[in-house]
Amino acid sequence: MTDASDAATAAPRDYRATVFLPTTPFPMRGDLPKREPQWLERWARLDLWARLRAKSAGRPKFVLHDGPPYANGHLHIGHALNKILKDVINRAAQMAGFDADYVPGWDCHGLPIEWKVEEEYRAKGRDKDAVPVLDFRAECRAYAEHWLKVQREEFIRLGCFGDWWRPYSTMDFASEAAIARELGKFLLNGSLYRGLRPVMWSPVEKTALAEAEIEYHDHVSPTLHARFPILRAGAEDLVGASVVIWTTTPWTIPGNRAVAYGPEIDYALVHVEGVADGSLLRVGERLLVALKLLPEFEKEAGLGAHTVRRVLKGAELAGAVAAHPLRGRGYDFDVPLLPGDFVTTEAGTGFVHIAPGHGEDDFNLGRQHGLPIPETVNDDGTFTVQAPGFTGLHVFKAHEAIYAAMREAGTLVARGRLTHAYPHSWRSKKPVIFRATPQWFIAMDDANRIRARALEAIARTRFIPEAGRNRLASMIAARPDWCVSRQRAWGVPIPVFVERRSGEPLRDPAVIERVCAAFAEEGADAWYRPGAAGRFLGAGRDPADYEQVTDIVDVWFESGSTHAFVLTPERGLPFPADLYLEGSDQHRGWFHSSLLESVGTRGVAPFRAVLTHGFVLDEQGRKMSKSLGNVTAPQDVMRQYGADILRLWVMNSDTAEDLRIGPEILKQQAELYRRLRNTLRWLLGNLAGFTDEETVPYAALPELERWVLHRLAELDARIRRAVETHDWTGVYPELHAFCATDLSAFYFDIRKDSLYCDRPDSHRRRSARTVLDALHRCLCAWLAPVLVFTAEEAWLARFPDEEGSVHLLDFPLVPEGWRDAALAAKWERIRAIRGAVTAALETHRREGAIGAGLQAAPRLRLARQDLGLLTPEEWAEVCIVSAMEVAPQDGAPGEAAPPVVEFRPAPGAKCERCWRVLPEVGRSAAHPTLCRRCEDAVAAHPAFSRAAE
RNA sequence: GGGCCAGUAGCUCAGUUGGUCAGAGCACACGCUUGAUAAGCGUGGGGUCGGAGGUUCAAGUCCUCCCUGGCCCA
Repeated sequence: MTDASDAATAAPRDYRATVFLPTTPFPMRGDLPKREPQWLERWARLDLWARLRAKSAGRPKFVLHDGPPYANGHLHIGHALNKILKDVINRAAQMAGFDADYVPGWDCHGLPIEWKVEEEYRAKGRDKDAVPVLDFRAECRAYAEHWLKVQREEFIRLGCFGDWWRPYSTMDFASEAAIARELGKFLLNGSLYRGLRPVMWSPVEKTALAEAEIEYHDHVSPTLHARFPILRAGAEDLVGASVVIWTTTPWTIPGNRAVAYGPEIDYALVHVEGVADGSLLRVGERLLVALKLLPEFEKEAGLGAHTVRRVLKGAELAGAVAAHPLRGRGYDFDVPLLPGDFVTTEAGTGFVHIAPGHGEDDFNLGRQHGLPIPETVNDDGTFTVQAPGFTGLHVFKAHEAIYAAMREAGTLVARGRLTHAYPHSWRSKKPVIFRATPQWFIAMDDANRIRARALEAIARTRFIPEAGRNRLASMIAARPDWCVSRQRAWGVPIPVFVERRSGEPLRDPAVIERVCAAFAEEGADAWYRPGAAGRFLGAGRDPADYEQVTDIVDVWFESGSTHAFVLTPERGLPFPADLYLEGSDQHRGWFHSSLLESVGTRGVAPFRAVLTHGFVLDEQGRKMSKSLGNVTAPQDVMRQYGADILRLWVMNSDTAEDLRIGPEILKQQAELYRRLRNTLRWLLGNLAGFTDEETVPYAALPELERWVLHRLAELDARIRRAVETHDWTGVYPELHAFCATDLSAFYFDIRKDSLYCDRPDSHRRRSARTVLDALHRCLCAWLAPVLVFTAEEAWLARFPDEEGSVHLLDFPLVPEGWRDAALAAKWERIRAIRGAVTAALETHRREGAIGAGLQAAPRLRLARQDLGLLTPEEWAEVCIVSAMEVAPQDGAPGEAAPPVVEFRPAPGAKCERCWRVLPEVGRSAAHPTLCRRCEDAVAAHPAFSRAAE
C-alpha cells in the first residue's frame, strides 16, 4: 500500500516508451525523381538482368516480342505506355515462374530518317543527289544510332527491364541479311512479282508511298466537266449525245481510256434549249447526266432551259463507245463505257472517267476489261511523251493547258475549284498523285495463299481485347497485294536481278545466299558497292545481261520480319512468340505485316496472342498536340513525379480503351501511390524485429487474421489469372482497394491496439505479425512489376542485402487452403454491422458526447442469426470501442433486421497506455493508471523492467 | 464518306446472360485522432448511366437513329 501511494505521488510514469510504435527507416515520402536513378545505378552495378537470366535457366520461356519503335526523336507518352505495359507483363511472367527474356528493338530504316538527313543537307546548302549513296546511308545509320541510344536511356529511366545492351535493330547487319533472306523466300516461292500499277506517288520525294505514309489534308483542286461524245450505242438517240464526266484531277484526262457508269443509276438524256451567260453548253446538244445530279449540274454548267428527253438505266449503256475529249490531238482511240459498282450519285455527274494508271478503281476496272495502262507521268510529276500536247508540263500546273486544249476541241463543259480532303505525303506535306509505275508486289492470293492462311492463323490466335481479331481479319480480307518496293536509299535493297532479255527476275538460291552472306558481313551497303552485280551473279553470268534492282523494301516488310532475326536459336528465343503487344494502330501496321510475312514464309502466325492498347489522350479526351498545349511528356513526369507514378497510371487505366493523362490525373495517381507506400511503411514499422520464431501456424490464427489470408488467396488468384490471360485491367485498382479498404481502414485500424500494446509474446500480437509478414512479402512481390523502385525499397528495407533485389523473387506461394468462402461471408456481415456502429458513433461525436471511439461502450442489438458472429469482447475489438454489450433484438427471428446501436459512454477511466476506457483502471497498486493488459505488458517490457530495478 | 471501338458521379474505373445496379476508390465538405502525423479513422454531399425513339411487365444492361471522341481507311 505504501508502495502504491509512493507511486501515486511520484511523477507520472511515462509509459510511452513501453508502447510498440512502428519503427522503420522507410520514409513516408517517396522522393522518386531523386531516388529512382539511384536504384537504376544499383541494378546496373549488380547486372540484375544477367542475374535474372542465369537464375531462370531451364524455366519455361515467356517471350513478348518487342515491336520496334522508330529511332527518331525523344520518347512520347505513347511509347511510355507501350513499354511500361510490356514491362509489367514481362516482369509478372518472370515472377510467376517463367524465363521472361525480353529483347527490345528499334526500327531504323525508312523515309523519316532519310528525310531528316536530307533536311540537314539542305540546311548546309548541299545537294543530296550529289552525295554518293553509301555516304548518304552512312549518315542515316549514324542518325538512327544516335536516337536509338537516346531512346534506350529514356526507356531505362522508365524502369523497363530488358536486354538493353544486346537489343535488335533493323539496321544490324544480321538483320539486313535476314530481311534480304526473307525477301528471297518470296522470290523463290513465286509470290514476289513485278507489275505496273498505280500507286500513291509523291512527285516531290520521287517515291511511291505506303498507305501509312499518306495523310489527308484540305486541298484546292481545279475541277472539270467534260464531254465524251458518244460514237456508237445501242439506242440511236444516244449516238451524237455526250456523256458528261466530272473530275477533280483534270491532269488525268490524257490518261483516260474509259468512262464508268452505274448500271442501276438513272440517267437523264437532256436536250439543251437555253444556256446561261458564259456557259460552254450549246443550245441543241444532248447530254447524259445522272437524273439525281441534274439540278447541281444545271448550276455548275450554266444550263438554262432544257427538256429531259428520257430517263434510262445505266445498264442500257453497255457496249457504247465514246470519243476521247481530245480526239484529233493525239487521242484518237475509242473510249468504251463500262459498268462500275464504285460509281455513285453523291457528287459529279454519275459518270466517272477512267484513267487506269491513275486510280485504284480505274486500274481494277481496266484490268477486268483489258484496257491499256499508259504511262503518262514521269517520276517528277511531269507529263511524258505519252501525253501528247502536254509533255514536260507538271501535272499540278497543267490544268490551264488541259482546259485550253479541251476548249479548242469543244469538249470543255465547265471548270471550277473545289476544296476537299486530298492525300498528301506525311513527310513533305505535299499533295501526291496516283501514278502507274513498275513496282514489286507480294501476291495475296497466288498458290502461296497468304491471305487465306493468314485468316486461318488469326482464328487460332488469342486477342486481348477480343475486338482485335475482327479488326485485323477484316483488313487482311480486304487488302490488295502488298507493294513492297520503294524508290529510296535508306533501307534494305530488294536483292533481285532481272534478266534483260526475258524481263524475268532471276530465281537462283545460290545468288540469294551470296547476297545474304555479304549483307551479314558488310551490311546491305554491299548491294551498292561497285562490282556488286558481278560478285553476286557469280561466274557464268554476264552482269550486262541483268538489271540490278535499286528499289529498297518497304519498312513494314522489315519490321514484319523481326521475328525472323530475333526469335532465333542464337538468341535462345522460341518461335512463335507468346505475345505481340502494341497500340491499336498496329492492326494495319506491325501485327499486319508480321502476320503476312510469317504466313508467307512459315505458314503460321509469329505470335500466339496479340494484345492491343489504346491511344493516350489529354484529360478532355482530345488528341495531344503541340498547338493545343495539352501534351504530357514522359520526361516531364519523370522530373515531377517519377517513373513509379507513370507506371501506376498505366496499370490503373483500362488499356484496352484510349487512356487519358494530364496534370489532374497524374496528381490523382500520386495520391493513390501515397496509400500504397504508406501501407508498406506501416507494415515495415510493425514488423520491426520480427523473426520466424514468432510465427503462429495457420490453424491457430484468429478468424480476423485468417480472413486477411483469405483475401490474399483471392488476390493471388487474380494476379495469376492475369499472367495467364495477359489481361491486367482492374488488377492494380483492386490491389489498391485492398490496401485502402481492407487493410488500412479495417484490419490495420483494428490491430493497432494489439500491435502497439500487447505483450510481444501474446498470441494475438504474434498472430497479427504473422499476417503482417505475409502481407509484406505478398505486397512487395505483387507491386514489384509496377512500382519497380518502391517495391525494391520496401523489400530491402526489411531484408537488407548488398546483392539482393525484390526483382529476383518469384510471387510467393499462397496456399489454396487460405481460401475460406464461409469465413469471408461471415466477415462481410461483421463489417456491415461494424458500419452501423461507426455511423451511430459519428452521430454522438457530432453532439460532443465523445471524441475518440474508445470513449464509447455501446450496446449492440442484433438479429438472432447475427448473435453468434462474435463475442462482446471481439465486437469491441473490431469496432474499436472500449466495450460492447450484445443483446438480442425484439423482432421476429429469421428476419434480417438491421442492427440497432444504443450509445453509451464507456464507464471507468482511460488507461494511460492503451487509451481504452475501462472500469478496471485504477485498481492496480503498482500501476494505477493502467488497465490489466497493459500492466502485464509493462511488467514484461524489457525497458520498463530495467527502469524498475 | 466507310470499318472498328468507346461515352456510368470532378477524376480513374466496377456494373455477368435485362429485374435492389445506380456502385468503389480518389478528390471535395465536415468531424475525430495526434502513438502510420506533410499520416490515420469516420460521416456526408454529388450521377436524368452522351441524346432521342423503340422492344419488354421490367433497360447503363437489347434494337434503331443522332451527337461527341479515338484508331484505321477512303
